[in-house]
Amino acid sequence: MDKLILVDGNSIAYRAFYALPLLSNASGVYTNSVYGFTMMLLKILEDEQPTHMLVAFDAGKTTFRHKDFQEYKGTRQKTPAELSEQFPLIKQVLDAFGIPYFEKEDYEADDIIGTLARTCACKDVSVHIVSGDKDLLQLVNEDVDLLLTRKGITEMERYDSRAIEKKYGLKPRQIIDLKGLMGDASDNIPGIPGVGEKTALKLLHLFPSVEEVVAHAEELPGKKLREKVKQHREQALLSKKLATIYTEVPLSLNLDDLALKGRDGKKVVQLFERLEFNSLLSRLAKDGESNLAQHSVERTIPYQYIETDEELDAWSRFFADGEKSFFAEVTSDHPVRGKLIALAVSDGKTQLVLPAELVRENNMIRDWLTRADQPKTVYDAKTAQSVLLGSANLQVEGLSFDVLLAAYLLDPSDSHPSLSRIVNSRGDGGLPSDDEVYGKGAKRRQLEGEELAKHIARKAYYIHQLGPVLQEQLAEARLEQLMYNLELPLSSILSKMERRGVSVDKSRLNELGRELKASMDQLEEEIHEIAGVVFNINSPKQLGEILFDKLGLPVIKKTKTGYSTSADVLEKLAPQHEIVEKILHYRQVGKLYSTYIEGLRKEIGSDGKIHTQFQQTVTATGRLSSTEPNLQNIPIRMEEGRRIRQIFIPSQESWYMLSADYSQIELRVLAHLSRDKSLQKAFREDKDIHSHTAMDVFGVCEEEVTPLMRRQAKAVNFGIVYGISGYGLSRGLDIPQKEAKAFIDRYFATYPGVKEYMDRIVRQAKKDGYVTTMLGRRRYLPKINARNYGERSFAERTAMNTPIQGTAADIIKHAMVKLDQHMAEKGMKSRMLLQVHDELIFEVPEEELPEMKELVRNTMENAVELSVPLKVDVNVGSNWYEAK
DNA sequence: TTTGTCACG
DNA sequence: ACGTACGTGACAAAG
Repeated sequence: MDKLILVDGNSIAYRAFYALPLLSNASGVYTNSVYGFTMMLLKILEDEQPTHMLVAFDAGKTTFRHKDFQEYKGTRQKTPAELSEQFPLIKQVLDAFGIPYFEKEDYEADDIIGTLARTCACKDVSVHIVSGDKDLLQLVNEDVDLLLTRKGITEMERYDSRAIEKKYGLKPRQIIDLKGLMGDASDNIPGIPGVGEKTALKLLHLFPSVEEVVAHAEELPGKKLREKVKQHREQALLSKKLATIYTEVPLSLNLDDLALKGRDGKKVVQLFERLEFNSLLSRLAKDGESNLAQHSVERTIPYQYIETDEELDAWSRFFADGEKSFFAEVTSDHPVRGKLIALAVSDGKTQLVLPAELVRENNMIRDWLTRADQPKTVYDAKTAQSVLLGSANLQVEGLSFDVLLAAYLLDPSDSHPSLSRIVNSRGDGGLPSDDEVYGKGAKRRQLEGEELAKHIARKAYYIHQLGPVLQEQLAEARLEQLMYNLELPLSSILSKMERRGVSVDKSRLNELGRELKASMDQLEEEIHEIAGVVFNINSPKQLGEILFDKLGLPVIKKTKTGYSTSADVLEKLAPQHEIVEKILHYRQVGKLYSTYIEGLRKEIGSDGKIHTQFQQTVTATGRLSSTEPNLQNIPIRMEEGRRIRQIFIPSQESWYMLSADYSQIELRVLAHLSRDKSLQKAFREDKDIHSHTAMDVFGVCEEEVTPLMRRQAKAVNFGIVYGISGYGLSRGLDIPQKEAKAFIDRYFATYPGVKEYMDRIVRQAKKDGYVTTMLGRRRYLPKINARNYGERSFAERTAMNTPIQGTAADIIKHAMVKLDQHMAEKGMKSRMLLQVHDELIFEVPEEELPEMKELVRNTMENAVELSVPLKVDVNVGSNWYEAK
């Protein structure tokens, strides 16, 4: 038996729009209604397993009903633009799923559904209607039922004749009589004034239809009611007519036209990528290993597998010239441990796949890879360089384009996109994801032979395809300088830094470890002693029970799952019980031990060094990040932790660690961007900026600034950089919100240019949908016009902060590129090792110290031209700790 | 895998 | 009345 689902498209779209927050993707396209609609479709397809389906939409503004009653739907507000722009997307989803949809001038979706329900329902076809509108109950009969959305979108309640009878005591066809009597405010159907659902039902239980009710008006109970019915009899009859779904729309559709064609996996994936329906994508991938793979996208890309020098010789013309792409398959993207497995090269037509051994030994391919005049497009230049250097001793040159860096520059909120994602969002979607190809989690395996060759050949092919597409998009977004003069050169520098690594003083590490362990054990014992019970101090749950249930300390803050035991809470409780201070100390020492002693120890390689990985495509602001291990968060604020820095030492005898950090770079950037005269003056005169702010904000002279005032001013300065709010500052300083607001007001009065800048940047963001840094780096803020206060405020603060944080990131990156050049030109032996956002760390032979100090300071201070000077502090020591 | 916590700029 | 400081990554516990 066939099963036909008729969906009231407008009703579901509205329902989804108002049920979900106003979501949007990175390019600012609203997607909440599409998302809800899609959820509903998936649910229906899965639960009902229909053979046929049709989604009906309203067409145009007026329908035949307006001829009878001009005010029909007159009170209805115009469809919000945020919703109407989503209808085309909903139709794209339907296309991708192979679901027919239909609309017809002069008729509403209801009428189309009604007509089809009447004509299609028979003993061989069951019909099910999906809507959020109760009116459609009138279409229910033995062969037709209605799935009415309950709360949300995917929860539905099934109404058949019996369910309607039970709920209203009415036959389905009497629903129109009900509406005729009571009217419908949302459609502006009048009904009989003063008659609501209760009275209407009472009347219909006496007489079965509007016609009967008005005919027997004299027999109705209650004088007032009789009068009202008599007075509004015409209106009631008209209302019934308006409420009646027209079931004789002339349609040229038959059941065959409504057959489900099955989804087009490629289209679905592409569309979901574009809409950023990530949860749905993974759901499809999960429940449809077969499902998605079957319909997949996958294009077969031809390739040649080349095993010997002789075979490769035949391709000398291929390598002679022209832009090509390559993809290096590696065992891991670790800068030192990663090994080359095979290489695929593409010129867009021909794909060659070469095993690692051939790459290591064949001169033609080596020459091509190392020639600066042979342009090469890659995905992830940094890894390609590291691995080819480590595995084949090849210094790759001529890297002309990186599709990963390009995708990141175009939208940095899409952190480290996979090649498959980029192909899905900016190409033809023909590349299956690595998870699909290699398997996920425990099932992951390394590919071999043909399978591997096929996959990396198509990767090389798609990298080649993407090159021009992304280049054009970069040009359009004015991101070319950033790409070619900053990120691409930087990727080579980062690759070198990662491969160099930082040397570790293992004996000092062990010494600190023993010390911390002893301290931890003792604190643990004391805490258990005081608590009178042995428990896991590291478990927030157990700790909460001890502190708040057993010891009865006051609960200051709660988390989703229970009591908060965070440091700011514990600090407030410290005076009340001696155990609290010990717990705080235990936490501190425990953190040092597990993250920095044990954690770092695990990362020491066979060369006695730690090789962090710098992520160049992760942060939304343009900063770098550091992983495995993170060397950008080595302790410094507390002396006890700061000593961890003693383990980082130069790699050679009689060399030194040199650290150079920008002083107040973000506030200087703010002075530049805001053009605030007062702030600029402070920096030109090289004032202590926090004291200076304290003087202005508290209205005192230099000698009168107390440490507390300076501390508070510092917090205000931080707040300004973060995109200030009274609430945020009050939490940062632990003062009432009112006082915090007063600080901010005084700050803005002192630095009016800053206030103007903040207003300007937020206005700009609302207009353009994105903000930019000094060098033009972009960040999209799709929620900047959100209706939800929290979301909007967050976007506004981000609009204020990103140009500042991002410009600072631009500046230090630029300094790194220049420094690398200068050091090479001067033939320095010194090496850049680490970058920590506003700081660069080098190892330097003793004889180069004077020159390096000068070179580093000069280059960093002059990396870009600002309206205020940049200031760099340089320090030298025998380890990172000493270079302070 | 998610949550709470805490290390950094 | 609303309700969060900006940007990261790692670890331990618990689901």
